[in-house]
Amino acid sequence: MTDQVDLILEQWDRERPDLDVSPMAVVGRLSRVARRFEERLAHTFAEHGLDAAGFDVLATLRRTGSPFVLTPKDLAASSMVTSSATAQRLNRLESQGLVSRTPSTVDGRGKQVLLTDRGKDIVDGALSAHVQTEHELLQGLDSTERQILASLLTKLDNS
Amino acid sequence: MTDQVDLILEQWDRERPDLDVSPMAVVGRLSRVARRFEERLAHTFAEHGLDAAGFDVLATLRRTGSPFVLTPKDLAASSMVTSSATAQRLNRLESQGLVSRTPSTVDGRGKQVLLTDRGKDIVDGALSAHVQTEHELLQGLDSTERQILASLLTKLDNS
DNA sequence: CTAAGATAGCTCAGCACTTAGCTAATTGCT
DNA sequence: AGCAATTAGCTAAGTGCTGAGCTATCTTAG
Repeated sequence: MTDQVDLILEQWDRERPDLDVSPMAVVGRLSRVARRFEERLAHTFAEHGLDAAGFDVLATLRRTGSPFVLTPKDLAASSMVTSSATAQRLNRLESQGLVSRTPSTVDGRGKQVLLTDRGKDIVDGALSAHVQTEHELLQGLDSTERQILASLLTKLDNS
Repeated sequence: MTDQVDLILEQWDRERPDLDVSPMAVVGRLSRVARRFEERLAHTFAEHGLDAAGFDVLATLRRTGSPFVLTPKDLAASSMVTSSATAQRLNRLESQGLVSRTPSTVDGRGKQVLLTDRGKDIVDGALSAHVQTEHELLQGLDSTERQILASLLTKLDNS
């Protein structure tokens, strides 16, 4: 079984035999798979009127539990994007009526971001579909393989 | 060892016990790791005056071997971006003198994209650093683990 | 041989991100 | 208490992508 990445490795071995390009076997495939997954997940979000960025914010609020409130800082920290991107995400979501921003009661600089009822309904609906899509994406692996993969990725994430 | 993704899984189990969110253990970590890798690789590219998009194009040309020529269509196919994005990448690289575009001799619609000498020098230099960075990114895994990971990702990519 | 459809490459508008830089409020140091 | 440094949140400008839509050329069916 020869895939796209194998071909790339062969090309490099021919052109740059001085380099050990073996890490590409992992990094290249990781990047490819992540990208394909993103596209697939984006499609599911779109069916619920969302994009990945919006879902990310709404889901983060949703899973904190009632009363579904976080600060923009919390949201930025959990989303791996800048605080600036978070502010713009919140602008969009607020204009759609899915979140609301109110001043913090304890810190004059801070805001509280609240998931609205409509936001909760939408994210709850999208979530079921999202989990289903993720399940389909992993169809090719059995339960043991998934555990091994998760474990290896965890190791990579913490090193 | 409890990481960020484990905490997310616990939150969902508490808030949405009706859903089996276990796929997130894989998909979430895959996405996180891919994103972290991208940032790290971007830093290496920047040290050589490139970004990931530019390196992608130059490296694709470089590894095809002499005379380092491909069509925009070939480049788009191997890069997982649209032909529109490819055209814009080529505009940037051409204005930097790293590639040149000439009409195809066999197809009046087609173009030939050639890696210039300067482009070849730059990508050859960047490549060594890039491979070194990838090696460092995988430091946390031994050789066997890398093979297993590559194999599992290949399975995912072809399903 | 010609007209319809497909293909290669491109530009333009729109979008979500980043970085830089801003305001306002809080914290910490003396 | 008072001033410097830090922190929270935001806007503005710039960047690279996608999707729509264009032109020019090639291919194919009648």
